[in-house]
Amino acid sequence: MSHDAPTFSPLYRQIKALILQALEAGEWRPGQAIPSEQELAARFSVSQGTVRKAIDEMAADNLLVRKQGKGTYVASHNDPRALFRFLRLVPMDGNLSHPQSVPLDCWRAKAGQEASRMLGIEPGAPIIILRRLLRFGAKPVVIDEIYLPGDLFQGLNLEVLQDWSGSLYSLFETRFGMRMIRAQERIRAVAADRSAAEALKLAEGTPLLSVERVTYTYGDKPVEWRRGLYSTADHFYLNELN
Amino acid sequence: MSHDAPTFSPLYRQIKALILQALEAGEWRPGQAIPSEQELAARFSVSQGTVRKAIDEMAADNLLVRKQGKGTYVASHNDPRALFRFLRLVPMDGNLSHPQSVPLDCWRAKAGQEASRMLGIEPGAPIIILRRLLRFGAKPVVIDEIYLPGDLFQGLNLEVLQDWSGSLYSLFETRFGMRMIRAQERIRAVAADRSAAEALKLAEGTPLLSVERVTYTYGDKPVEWRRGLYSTADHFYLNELN
DNA sequence: AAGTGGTCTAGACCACGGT
DNA sequence: CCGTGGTCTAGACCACTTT
Repeated sequence: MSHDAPTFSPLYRQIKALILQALEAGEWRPGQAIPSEQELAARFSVSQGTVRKAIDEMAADNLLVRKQGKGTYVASHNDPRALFRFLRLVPMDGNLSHPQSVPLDCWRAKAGQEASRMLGIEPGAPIIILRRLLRFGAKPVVIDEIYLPGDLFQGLNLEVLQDWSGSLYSLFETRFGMRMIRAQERIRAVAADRSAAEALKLAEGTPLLSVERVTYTYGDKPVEWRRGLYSTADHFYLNELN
Repeated sequence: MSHDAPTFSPLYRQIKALILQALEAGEWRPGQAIPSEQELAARFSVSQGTVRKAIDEMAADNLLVRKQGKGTYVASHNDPRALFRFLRLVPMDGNLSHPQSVPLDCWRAKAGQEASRMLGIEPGAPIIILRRLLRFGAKPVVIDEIYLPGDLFQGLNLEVLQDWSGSLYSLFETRFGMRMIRAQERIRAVAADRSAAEALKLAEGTPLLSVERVTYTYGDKPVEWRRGLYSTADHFYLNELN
């Protein structure tokens, strides 16, 4: 009588782990092509079909992007298609203008109870706190407060943020080598406090979406905790259930 | 010089379409096993691998469920695991008790502007409107107003609802042959009006999540439109971003 | 023409569930 | 023991992109 955990791991998953390892080690950079399936098959001494199945899963995980006739590429947040992967906010009138990120503040602090729990770091460890506004056209729609582990984002400050024209995750990836892989959002309805009401130019007490997000990088390591307050007067949060 | 649409369709997708067709025609009922891969391969005169790829996609679409050593089954909302596929509400304290559905009202009406647009039916066509409360333990947490095409749910009334112990979609599937395949939710924050406040036992004006859902059956046909008001005092809407 | 990913096949063997 | 889905392989050919 044994309580063995299922110890069997198919070959293609082992290959997947190896490719993941290489990815994590930075052997190929975001946006670049990885070796062809044939090359990888030779490198790992397995058939092309086995490599293919490994890559299939990684493509489904949004870690790789297949392009027929060209090759397989490391997914990147610089890709404009990646923008709305994490931002599920859509204008009610259908006009989908690109949002504009406006950094407001950025300062250093020590992790409190909640931040340390969410980020999996010691209480008192250095963190960076960042406040920013998201505009769709002229309208302020989201006010975000973002908490980052200080050690992983050395040198991040307001000036760096203001100089960057792309998305935040694009910046994190390019400047700090931080790849955001997946996230979990907890959504609630709250009343706008004074500060949020001012930032979003709404009456105090207006109902807002409170979206708390924990974002993970390789190995399910949490590297960002943020709380966004969304004005849903002209936008809504869109979720597909499959 | 041609502007041909991509007309190429791989064999496994054609097989997928054929299986889907059989599924839609009710050749195999929800919860039942479909024929083995070998049998289907013989039936369609293709290799097992091609059938496998078709089934793989349908399993990813939550239309089929694979069970190693046993067979492949038609997905069913009677399966308890299917319950939280569409209900993304989670208690804040982690105690996940099963929600209890309490039907309040059920009446017949004619489709107005909005219902006709959402359900893809003629304005004035018969619809059924259904109000129900969702409880977690003793607490009322969600108040739903549900709009259904009248022709597809002949015989649905308050008594039928009260006699049913399972989920709504389970009832729809079992009693009306309606399989809910996918849904789209639009989430906003609103203030509780008098009626919602009463039902949820909250103060008027309390911020609530407004969750509008359109649910589709085979062929992307919309068959349900509902609006839920979620109290997020003790629960939150959980969304995984991959 | 050459190289990439995408499809299709056929056969062997493994893991799992029921008899 | 058998039947099911799951893995792995090897080879052929197709579709797409670039040279």
